[in-house]
Amino acid sequence: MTDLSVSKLCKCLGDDLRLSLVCLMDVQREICVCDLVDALDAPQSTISRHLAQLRQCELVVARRQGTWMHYRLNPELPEWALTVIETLAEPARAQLDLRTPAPVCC
Amino acid sequence: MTDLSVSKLCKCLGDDLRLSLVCLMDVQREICVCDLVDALDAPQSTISRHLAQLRQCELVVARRQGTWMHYRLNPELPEWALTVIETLAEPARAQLDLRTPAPVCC
DNA sequence: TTCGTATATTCGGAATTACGGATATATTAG
DNA sequence: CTAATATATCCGTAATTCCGAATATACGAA
Repeated sequence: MTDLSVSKLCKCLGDDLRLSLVCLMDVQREICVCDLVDALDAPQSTISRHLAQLRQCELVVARRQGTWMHYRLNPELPEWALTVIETLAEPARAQLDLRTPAPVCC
Repeated sequence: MTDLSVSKLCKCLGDDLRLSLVCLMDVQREICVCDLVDALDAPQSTISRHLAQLRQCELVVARRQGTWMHYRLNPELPEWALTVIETLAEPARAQLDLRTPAPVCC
């Protein structure tokens, strides 16, 4: 029941790195930062910054487990947002050629 | 059958003005620039610039009729893009409170 | 406590995007 | 031809976004 705006969602998804993060959470259900850093190769600070942005838009929620942070899509997302993500996930995975990461940690 | 990338589509929709343009084309099927300028109040050059961007991403196509230009969603959009637009259109219209413009010209 | 690992944030600069007035172009009417 | 209208593009500037190294923080182990 977030008050996510349509244009904010789109802006979040309008960047290859953030789109990749969302796609990975869409397949994995829950994934920790080290696996995300491993899967997309970008500096840790960059990944973390984009994750913060996704959190701030409430597209994503985090759960701490010890030193690790596990991220997943916000289960409270409005229906239309979920539909959009579901629709985009497959073509996006193909375009970004995301390899499903073998969990390295946890 | 455009080769539109997912993140490019999202970037286009990630701006209130462009999102409004797309929504108006989604209800109207075809709409001319003067009606767009009339509906959204923004300077004509701003509208035109955003339309050019939508055209360049091939999200939208234009047809000239005399001095008027009529815009509509690109009928060649891939299925997933259409689904996304259809899904977003309704919540977007509500959020942006777009009044369906009474055609002033044509 | 200190150390090491995981993650987040800060910060300055680069790159991109947005704005809108002014101007250019295209088309029709006369 | 000229005038008028519709739309597109130019251009300088402002605003936003992005980057990644450096640093800070949070936690568990010893």
